[in-house]
Parts: sequence; C-alpha cells; structure tokens
Amino acid sequence: MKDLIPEATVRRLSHYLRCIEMMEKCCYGANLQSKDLARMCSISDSVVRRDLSYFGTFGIKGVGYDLKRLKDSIKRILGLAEKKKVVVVGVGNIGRALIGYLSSVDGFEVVAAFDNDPQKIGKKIGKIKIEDAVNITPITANLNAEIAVVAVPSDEAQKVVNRLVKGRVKGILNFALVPLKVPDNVTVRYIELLTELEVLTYNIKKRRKS
Amino acid sequence: MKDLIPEATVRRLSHYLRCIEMMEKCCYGANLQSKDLARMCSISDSVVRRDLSYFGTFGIKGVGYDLKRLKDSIKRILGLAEKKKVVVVGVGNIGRALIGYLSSVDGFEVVAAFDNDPQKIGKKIGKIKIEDAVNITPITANLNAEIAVVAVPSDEAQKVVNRLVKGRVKGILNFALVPLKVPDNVTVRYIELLTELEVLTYNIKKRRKS
DNA sequence: TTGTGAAAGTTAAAACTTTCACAAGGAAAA
DNA sequence: TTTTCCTTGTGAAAGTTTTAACTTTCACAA
Repeated sequence: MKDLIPEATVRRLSHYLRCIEMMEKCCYGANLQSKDLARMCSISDSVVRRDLSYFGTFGIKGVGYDLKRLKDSIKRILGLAEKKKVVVVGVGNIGRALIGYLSSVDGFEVVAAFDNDPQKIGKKIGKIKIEDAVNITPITANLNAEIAVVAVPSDEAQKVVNRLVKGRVKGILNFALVPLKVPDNVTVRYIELLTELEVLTYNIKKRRKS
Repeated sequence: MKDLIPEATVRRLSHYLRCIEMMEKCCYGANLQSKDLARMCSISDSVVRRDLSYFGTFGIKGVGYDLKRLKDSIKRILGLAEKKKVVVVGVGNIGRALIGYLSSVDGFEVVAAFDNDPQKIGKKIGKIKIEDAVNITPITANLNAEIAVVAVPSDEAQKVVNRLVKGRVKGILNFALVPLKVPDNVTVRYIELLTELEVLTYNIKKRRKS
C-alpha cells in the first residue's frame, strides 16, 4: 500500500465505483474482472489492476473480483462509508444547480446554503433555507459539515473560504476562478468551467491544422 | 515550438490570460514579468516561462513581456480570436446554470439549447428558445456552432453526442458521467462533479490519518 | 492429487512533466 | 562604447505516471 497515490488513480476509483453500481443494477453476476471495468471505462485492464493494487489486494487470481466486496472496498478507500454533509456558498446559477444536482445523488447531502444578497437570504431552495453569508462559520461548525461548494464571484471567494475554514470545513469544491489559500489540512479542488472551454477551443484549433 | 503540449500547460495558459486581463484593469503598467504571473497563479516563474516557450518567444530578456502583446498571443494560441458559438443540450439544473453563466462571459455565446422534455420545449431561457433534442443535428449545423455542452442523464449522453457530431460540432464539454465515443477530429472534456466530490472525501480521509 | 488455464498482482521500462540552474542577450547606466 | 544588471529561454536532471511484460496464485478438471 503506497503512501502517495496518483490523483488520476483516485479519480478512476470513483469511475470504477460508478461502473460497479451500474453492473449491480443490470444483468451482472457476483463476479467481475479487471477487463470488464476496463471496457466500461475505456481504459486498459492493466490500469485497473495497477490502480487497485495501490490499496491492497481485492481479487482472486484466475477468477476476478467479488462485485459486492470490491464495491465496499472502493467506498471505504474513498471515504464514502456514510453520507457526507455539504454546504453551498453562493446561490447564483452554479450554486443553485449544485444544490439541485446533489439532492439527486446519494452519498452527499446539502445541509445549508449561503449568499450575501439580501434579496435571496431567507428564501428557500427545495428544503434548504438560504442563510446570510456572514454566518457561515457558526452554522457550518454547528452542522459539522466537512465539505463546501464555493460558487461566488472571484473577488469574494477567499473571504468566504476563510469563514469556511474557521467553520472546520475540510474539503472545498471551488468554482471561482482564483487560487485559494487554505491551511494544510484543508483540500481544495477546482472546477474551472471557463478554462475547460478554452482548452476545448485550443484542441479544436490544433486538430484543424494537423 | 513543440508538437505535443502538456495539457497542464494549456490549462495554465488560460489562467495566465485571466491574470493578464485582471492586470489590465487594475494598476498594472504595460510590462509584466514571469514572476508576476507566477505569484498570481501560485506557481513558480520557471513554469510560466517554460509554458510560454512551448509556443515561441514572447518576452525581452532582462525586461519581461509586453502585457498587450502577450495577451493577444495567448488568445491566438488558445483559439480565442473571435467569439465562439456554443449549444447546450439538456436544460436541467446544470444546463440552465451553464446558459446563465456563459451569458456573463465574453468569448463564448450560447446560440441554442435543447431538451427532450415536452414541458420544456418551446420555453425560453433568457433569449434562448429551448428546441427539441431531435433537431440537434440540423440546427447545430445551420448555426455553425463548434462547441457543445452536454448536460443530460448518462444514458442519453451518447445518443445526443452522435447527433452533435453529425451537426459538425468539434468540441464537447460533457457533464454526463460516462465516457463518450467520438471521431478523432472531435474533442471531449469531462466535468465530473460527483468524482470531484469523491476525490475530496478521499483527501479528507487521508489527511486525517497522516 | 496434480496439471493447466486464466487472471491478479508486481516489476521494469518508457513516456511524460516539472524543476533547477545557467547561458544568452537586451537595456540602461557609466 | 563598454560594463553591469536583469530576466528570459532552455538544456539537462529529477520526479512522476503510464504502459507493457512478467510472475504468481487460485480454481477446476482430469
């Protein structure tokens, strides 16, 4: 069990989990093989085995993996044993979408939403009441939410993040287009929609030439 | 000018562009240096220089880069010379958010939206009328849109993509959690919100231990 | 009980990316 | 003009990730 795991491996673990859950639903038996996961994920089977071997041994040589056991193992590795509480900061287009999206996903649960627009504070989105962003720290701490989605304008992102960190949030999914400063024990992941589109245009341009 | 550029480099080019545009607005003069961009992006200056050097030489030794010239160069490299037309397929939470978001961004312009829900077809989002998804191919081809955002349920994604490809779309930003099959001359980029959250929980769990 | 086939787990090599350190070269001052 | 200063651009090394090939182990059948 290596100490530092490639990020790509962790991402693929998430893909494998999704594939296994699909297999569970339709048609598959209790056993599956690295090549099954590989085909579903459009990668090679040795990648699947390599990824899993970082975390231990889960299969039986010559046979394959037990579907249910592998699923539970991956869930445990990813820290998905129990439902995770999420707070959403910024109830604009993206924030609202995330609240809606997460309500349809099991494994995560939106427990609070924040904005600084007086027009929005007090209103509801589904079951979630929009709170004043000045109260991020106490409310988040009180709810024991470990994960936050930040979907506010760039120039407010750092301020919001400081409050979240004080509220003991440990993981942040950031849609704002600025690098965030956080303590070592807090993880930030960036979703940069504009960058993604720009990488797309780069690729389009490049392929036209070659 | 190398042939194959690291993807991370292209992503950072997009960051640099954003930094330059911020610098333009506030306080900065006509000159900037690799260390300025580096500080803003929280990376080292040699990364900035290496990234740029893949595409040519843009600076003056001992001085730095001309802000306006560098901005134009990066825009040209990324294929952002003129506004790009985008179609959005799937007007659920995410699709709607993207339509709203893109209307506030210059460089991209949503020119059509599609859904297969009769309740939604014909309605409007901002200035965009929601079209029937069966008409993706002709409408997209007619508008000459090169970029598509796919935000439909996983089991419909491939079908939608096939129509987009027929409609001569060349780049796809995919929010559906399945790998898409496309011809060689089409690029797909994946935004996997659930995977991002799961990587977050993995990181949180890992850090608690170490 | 043993041999065989099949697939997992592991090791080694290749490919790719980042980092470091410095030579090259232009601008400004002497 | 020459010297000094400064920052770019880049070769080479280090580090990381992916790929492919190899070895091990298990299940099952003979």
